[in-house]
Amino acid sequence: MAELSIDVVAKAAGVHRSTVSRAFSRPEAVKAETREHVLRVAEELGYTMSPLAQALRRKTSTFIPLIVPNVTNPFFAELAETMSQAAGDRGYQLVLCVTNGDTGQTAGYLTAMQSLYAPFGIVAPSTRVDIDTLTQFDLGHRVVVIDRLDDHPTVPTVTVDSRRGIQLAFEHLRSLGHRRIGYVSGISGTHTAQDRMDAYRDLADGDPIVLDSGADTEAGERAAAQFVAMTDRPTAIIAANDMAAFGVISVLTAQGLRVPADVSVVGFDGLRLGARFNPALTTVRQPIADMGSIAIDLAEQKAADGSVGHVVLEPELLVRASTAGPSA
Amino acid sequence: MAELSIDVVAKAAGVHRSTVSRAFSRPEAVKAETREHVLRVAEELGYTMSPLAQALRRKTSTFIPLIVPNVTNPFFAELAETMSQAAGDRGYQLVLCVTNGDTGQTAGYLTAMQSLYAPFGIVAPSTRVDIDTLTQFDLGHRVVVIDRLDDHPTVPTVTVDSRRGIQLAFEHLRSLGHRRIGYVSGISGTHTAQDRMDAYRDLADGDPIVLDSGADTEAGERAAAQFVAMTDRPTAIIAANDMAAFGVISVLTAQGLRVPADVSVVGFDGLRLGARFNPALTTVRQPIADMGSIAIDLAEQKAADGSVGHVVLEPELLVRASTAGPSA
DNA sequence: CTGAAAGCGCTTACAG
DNA sequence: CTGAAAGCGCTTACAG
Repeated sequence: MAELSIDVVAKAAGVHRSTVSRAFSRPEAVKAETREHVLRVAEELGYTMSPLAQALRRKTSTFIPLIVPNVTNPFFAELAETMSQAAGDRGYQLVLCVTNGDTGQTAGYLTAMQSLYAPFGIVAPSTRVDIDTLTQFDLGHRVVVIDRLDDHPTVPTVTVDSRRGIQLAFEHLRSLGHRRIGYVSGISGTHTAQDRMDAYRDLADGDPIVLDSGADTEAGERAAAQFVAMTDRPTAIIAANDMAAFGVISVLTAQGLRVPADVSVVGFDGLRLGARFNPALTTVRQPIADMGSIAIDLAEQKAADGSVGHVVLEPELLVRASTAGPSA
Repeated sequence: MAELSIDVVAKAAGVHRSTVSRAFSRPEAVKAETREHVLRVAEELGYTMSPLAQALRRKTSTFIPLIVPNVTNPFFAELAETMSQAAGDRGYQLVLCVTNGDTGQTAGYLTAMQSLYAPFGIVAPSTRVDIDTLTQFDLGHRVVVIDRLDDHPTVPTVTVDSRRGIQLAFEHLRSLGHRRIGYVSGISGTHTAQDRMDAYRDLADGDPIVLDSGADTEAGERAAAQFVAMTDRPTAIIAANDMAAFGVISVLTAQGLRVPADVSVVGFDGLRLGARFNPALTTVRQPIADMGSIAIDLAEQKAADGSVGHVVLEPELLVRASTAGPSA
């Protein structure tokens, strides 16, 4: 079980250590026959290379940091989960870095992961990413961001088409007969959040009803309170994300309003949780799993040939039970 | 920014490499004056030791795997989040290992983390942990489990008192006037889940109404369907965990039943999400943050003196809006 | 195609 | 208390 090192295998196979190394790391560089023999011996011994030693020598490791503000927001949780999968499949280990939106923490993680020779990192921001902050760190130059970020020239990005998503929600509501449609932006101050808000404003042509533009967890709750206090209420609400939608519905209902009988609500994210909300949430689904693996692809691509990709994914409308035609 | 190694610092400070090493790793072993000088020089240079190199030499690293079935269940998400905090505070890096309940994956993570010289690991099981499986791996002997596990002689554990939690829920419901109280066990087949179920059965003295004892995500939904089909329905339901409670409420409501007017529902977990459910969920809170840091403490303790701790935490009742007196 | 050597950045007996 | 040496487990020019 123990003391299994490259030299042990080399001896057992009757070759030099460097040949064993090549058999594993650069198989083409060794004669097929030799390679197979070495690999077989290694296998029999139950030997695998030490990622630590490899990282130290190569100055590049397989640790990849996923930097997120938190992981209790199911959006980030789903992201973390699918990325952990995708990372594992590709031979990386996902190191979870939770920042609580604190830039200092982000900096700490960046330097820590740097000294771990992380080949690149993934950041899903909770606020507008300050590229200048990121790029103070070496690793900051090898990061892919899950947010729009305007086709940044050096930072690859993955996002879903926010504008399209809001449009989907809007059209769904219009087709149901809604004319006054409110909006609640919640939780984040990312570029993506901005895009969604802008898209809403454009669609609302001249008559936007923005219920709360706060950027924290409680936005949904506050928006609902505002809504209740209004005299000329909208008949439907689009929430910038599912968590905000949950909050809105929760307090709306507590105030005696019925969803969707009195107000329709559509979310944005497509969290699995939405399916078991009460009522099941109509929402714009983001392909979160795809975002995760694409993020890794982009990072590898940039490392390979320097190309900076910007992928924009298509959202999809999930019609469930929180929307209906306007009452009377 | 680059090429900063222990030798660079040694030269700059005019001492030998081993003195620099000691200044950082065994400060008592070096004269105060020397130490301060070395540390100051290092600081000025912006030097920190390479965790990778240290791990390789010491044969122990600061990577600690958190092995969970998933992270989209908010219970595990909250656990991961608080553990990531706790780990970071203590100089560890949390490596997220999502198993999807697959034993093969667990095994893979165990060996991978082993070769990373992980000093120990934390596992939060989704099913009864098979200790024999764990202990096939070296790392499996240095794991702490978040589940009851009967005061295992070699595996430290943290749990909350399940029996007490169910009792809290039960008493709350009784005090509200409920006499027929149903139960839905959901999601997991852990020892903890078993304890909760047993506790319920004991309290229900002779008249347990178990709605669904399935172990998957949909238990809540199925339980609700069963409930609706019953002729002599309970007036209240205890769910073995919050996710199941969400499911129950969601479909109960979709079927036209009102919570809590027609049925009271209490969950178990105390997820933050419950506060913004509709209605806000009455639930038994587990001190998840405490569980995370205690798990690390137990692991360190065992490493230090071999002692195997078993900590049982007290749950707490969180009364919110999903419970009320029985109707008429 | 394979081997011998140097070295990645540290730690830890062992002397002194 | 400090230094010199060996070595953790690898990789990678460099010869041959």
